[in-house]
Amino acid sequence: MQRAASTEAINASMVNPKDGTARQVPCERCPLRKLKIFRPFTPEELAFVSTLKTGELRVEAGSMLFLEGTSSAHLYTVLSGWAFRYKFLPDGRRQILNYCFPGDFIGLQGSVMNEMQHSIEALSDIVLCVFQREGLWRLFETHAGLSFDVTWLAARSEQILDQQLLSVGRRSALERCAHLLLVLAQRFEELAPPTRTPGKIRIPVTQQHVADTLGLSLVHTNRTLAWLMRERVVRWKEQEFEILNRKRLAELAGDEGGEPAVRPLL
Amino acid sequence: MQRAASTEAINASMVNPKDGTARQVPCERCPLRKLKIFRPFTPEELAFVSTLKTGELRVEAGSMLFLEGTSSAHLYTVLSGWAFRYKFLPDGRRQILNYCFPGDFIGLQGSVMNEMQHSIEALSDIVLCVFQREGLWRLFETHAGLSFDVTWLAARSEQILDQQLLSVGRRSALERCAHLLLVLAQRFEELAPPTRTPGKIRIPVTQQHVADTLGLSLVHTNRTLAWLMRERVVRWKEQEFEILNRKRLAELAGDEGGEPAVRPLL
DNA sequence: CGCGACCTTGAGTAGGCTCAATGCCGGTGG
DNA sequence: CCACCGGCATTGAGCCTACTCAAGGTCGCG
Repeated sequence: MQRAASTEAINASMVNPKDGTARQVPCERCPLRKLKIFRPFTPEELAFVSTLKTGELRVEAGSMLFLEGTSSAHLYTVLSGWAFRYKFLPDGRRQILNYCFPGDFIGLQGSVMNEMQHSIEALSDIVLCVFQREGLWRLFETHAGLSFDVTWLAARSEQILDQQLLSVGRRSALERCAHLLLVLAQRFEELAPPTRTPGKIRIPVTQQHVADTLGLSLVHTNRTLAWLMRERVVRWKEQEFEILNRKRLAELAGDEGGEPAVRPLL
Repeated sequence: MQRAASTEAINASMVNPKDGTARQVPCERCPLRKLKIFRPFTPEELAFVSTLKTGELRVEAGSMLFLEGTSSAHLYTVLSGWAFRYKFLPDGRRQILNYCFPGDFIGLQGSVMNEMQHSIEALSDIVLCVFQREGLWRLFETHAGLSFDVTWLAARSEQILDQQLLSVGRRSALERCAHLLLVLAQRFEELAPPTRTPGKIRIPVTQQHVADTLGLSLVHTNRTLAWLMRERVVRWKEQEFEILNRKRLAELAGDEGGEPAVRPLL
């Protein structure tokens, strides 16, 4: 799944370079839209959103979608795959800010402000739905409801950051790990076809990613996960994991995490 | 300045309970608007924003503006004074998420989502400009530019959180302290009358606040600040501080912090 | 077969924590 | 007028969580 983990140059290709309007998946038949965590759109909204989409972008695991300090002419919605947002310190220490799941809207900061203050890297091969920055203007000018949705999404990602900050600032290593696994699992399961029973969480994160998310060292992260595995709370293998005892994990995290909110999908 | 630091019940009174439209400071003559960090509004925008404002709210230092888990019918803009946003863990550990300065728009999360996931407490006596939640809808329906501004503000607070998360996750105690003081000073000075030379920063934060912001213990925060004072980098007295050697502080923080962005004021 | 990415484990260290006590100051009530 | 109290800052001592350095193991791939 994950190929090259090292940071490499931006390596991404437009799927349909010759035809701005053609695309693989028309919004109306977007598979994500069937999921019940996404609020239903009116036909009119759907038609409008459809006009915003200018193509798809496929990016390989390990390559960068955005680089801190640059500005971007594009906005994306993740169609499939995972990515993560992060920042660096001058000496190379890295902090992962959050993870981008299918349905997540990315690049708003870069479109709304002048430049990105963070980078984004693909965790797996990923397919993005591309909007022009200019389209965001059109959206604000013609669709109050969708504008509100955009703001809603921004508020939601702020909430997620709040949670994360609480975790990193005030929880112990064990609590942090438990909390992160729980949150990742929850977000993963929101997107799973409703039929399957909760099982393996296939997100290609390495323990280094976990460490950089939680503000811990790799070694200590490993030991903490090892403890969770010895206690049969989770299983971790090959960059994916499985929750064996969710109740216990939630106790350790000291917080169940709340219900997922129905959200818009742009 | 700060009276009661203990957490007390919500204690706030509407200034003009009998007359929804009357108010102390009409937006057109809002003193904050003269500052050059706030983008100039068109007369029309100003007139509209003016119709949103339904009054002012004065809150005493130490009392809560919002309580986690509740929902709020109001949005506020800080007119004067300071507050901070924070979250608790069940056992009482507290993490301060960010500080609210004059001109900051607060309560968006609570208005846009169903309920607040954080609390806000006044750091000093504070005056807020009150908007009804419903006014936000009107804004989105009639003013695309202002809607965009709201989104812009949301993106900005996300940026600030990103910074903070990087700090708490990956910086040492000394770096964190230096960084926080720098950021607070910068934000403070943006709001100072342009004449005054950079001097004392009068924000009534205790070392406990600093500790809870940075994810450190009170004792260690004290020792770290003591080190900065011994080195004559900053001075700290009575819940206010002064930067004596900004260059050194920036080196210690490992990041200058960038230019403040011109922003909208609602 | 060798290499690179990832996970694991041991050993020693240190940065930051807890517990505890003290000092300072302003406000309040006897 | 003074004693007392509460909030805040400060300092010492000892401990422990999490870090660093260092090896070694596994697996997949060219």
